Amino acid sequence: MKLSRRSPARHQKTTKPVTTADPESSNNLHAVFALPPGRALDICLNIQTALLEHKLAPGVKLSEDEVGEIYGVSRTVVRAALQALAHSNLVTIKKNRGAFVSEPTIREAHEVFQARALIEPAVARLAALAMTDKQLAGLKAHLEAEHVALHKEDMGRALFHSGGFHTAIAEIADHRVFTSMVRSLISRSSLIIALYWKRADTACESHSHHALMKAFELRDAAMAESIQKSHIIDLHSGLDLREKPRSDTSLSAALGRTG
Amino acid sequence: MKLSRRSPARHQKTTKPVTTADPESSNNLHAVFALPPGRALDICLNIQTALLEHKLAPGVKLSEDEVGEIYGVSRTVVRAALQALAHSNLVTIKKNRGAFVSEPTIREAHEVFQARALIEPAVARLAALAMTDKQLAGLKAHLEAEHVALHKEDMGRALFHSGGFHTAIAEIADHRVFTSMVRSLISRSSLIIALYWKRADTACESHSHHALMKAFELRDAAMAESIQKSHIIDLHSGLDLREKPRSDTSLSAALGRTG
DNA sequence: CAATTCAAGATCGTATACAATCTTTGAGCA
DNA sequence: TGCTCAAAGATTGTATACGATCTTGAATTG
Repeated sequence: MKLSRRSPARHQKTTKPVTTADPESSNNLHAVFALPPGRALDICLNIQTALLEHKLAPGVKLSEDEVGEIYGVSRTVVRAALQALAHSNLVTIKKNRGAFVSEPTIREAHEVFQARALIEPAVARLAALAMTDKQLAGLKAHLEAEHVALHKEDMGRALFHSGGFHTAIAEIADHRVFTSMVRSLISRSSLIIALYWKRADTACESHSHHALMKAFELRDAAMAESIQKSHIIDLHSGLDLREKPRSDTSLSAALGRTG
Repeated sequence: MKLSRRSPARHQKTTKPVTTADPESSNNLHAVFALPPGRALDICLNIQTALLEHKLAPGVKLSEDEVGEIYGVSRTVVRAALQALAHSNLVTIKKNRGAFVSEPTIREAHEVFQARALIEPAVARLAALAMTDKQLAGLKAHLEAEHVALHKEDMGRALFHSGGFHTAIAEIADHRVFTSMVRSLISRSSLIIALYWKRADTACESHSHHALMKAFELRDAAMAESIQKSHIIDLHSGLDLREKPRSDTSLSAALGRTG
């Protein structure tokens, strides 16, 4: 399997590489990528979903040829998709080296959660003021989906729905600038969690989400803001962000001439 | 001058199209565009600078051939640059139509300044805590450059330096996530101001900036935060964001069959 | 045997060709 | 005259070719 240059299988979609999301959750991940609708956008969303579900680990190389073959498109399209993902900091492009799933640093992890702690409470406040009954039901659906995934021990999917819950709040706030920021931060959070999550208990099944729902039901903006702020800080504290030898470093240390 | 397909003047830089910024200000506009260093990034930065200086008006079409000819590169490179700009919301790409300098809506204008009112005060607080004497001097330089430009009635350049002042504060705060957000918001603000600025007095020569400097000199975080918040709100109020017939609409109305 | 060099292979960067789509314009017709 | 519609022109969308750069691994040399 070492063909010198894979032929991009002209116009023939080969295999759907990663699971496409459920209807109630795949509806609107878009709006972060400023691409005209088309194959490049599809690839972006597909890869983003894979990242949110932890099906693609930080550091994995995304070769243009390989991705192109998977989706049955040429490198031209793949490059557009990868560059869009790079703009959202989900992928890092190294000159003449290729694209890799980003590996957020500890510093970046802190910054992302500091940003979330500033923005998401404000967004929750807006959402509480704008919330309709239908939207409330939609939020509840996200939590239930998360619960079901957790019960099936499908952590990736649970995390995906947890992110969907946060994103949905931003959408309800109906503020596109904030929504775009929140979406971006949550995607990056998924990578951060993949690298640094330490807690034994699962991602977000904390009662914070349910407490937030309560605030939304009451249309209590101040309460929603306050709970969301605590929640984000709690998430931040659930990360193990101490400086320590990274896996590859420890590997070289472990294999050092001690034996 | 209607060649059916312009030849991209292989490897021959023709003309530098827009002024490249002054040394003290052009240093670091980057870090918003996730492109590997290269020609595409250069084009991005050049166009961004032109936008910040109001040398390129909202709505102007950025034809791939045209831009490619100007910079002496092929459409491949231009497309990467335009897509990067599109991701920052500075350019809007319409499928099969091309790229245009974005024309922010009134709603977008409100949202951008709401976001700035949330984020920049927090950033100012961080900056006040981290400020060194050298950085303080750097900030002062921005204000002086703005003042000089205003004296020469070069509004575009004044606005550029005003934005540079805000960006520099974010850099001093040394928070990459916030810095990237602020940079993006300020770029969009420049387009918004181009469309909606109403005040007779100039952009930011308000004493707000000098008051901010005072707070920074005192390392008074709370004061810096408070002043910055007022300043952003003041800028927001300097826009004319009432719904009204847009130029083209009023044109068709004016040319209607009224005799 | 270890370190170094260099060539072959793999991958990315960019230009170009062609296809798809949109816009414009002018002929045909009422 | 004014409208419809089609064909030509212009522009973007995508595939592919080729050069540039990096990685890898084997041969060479100390």
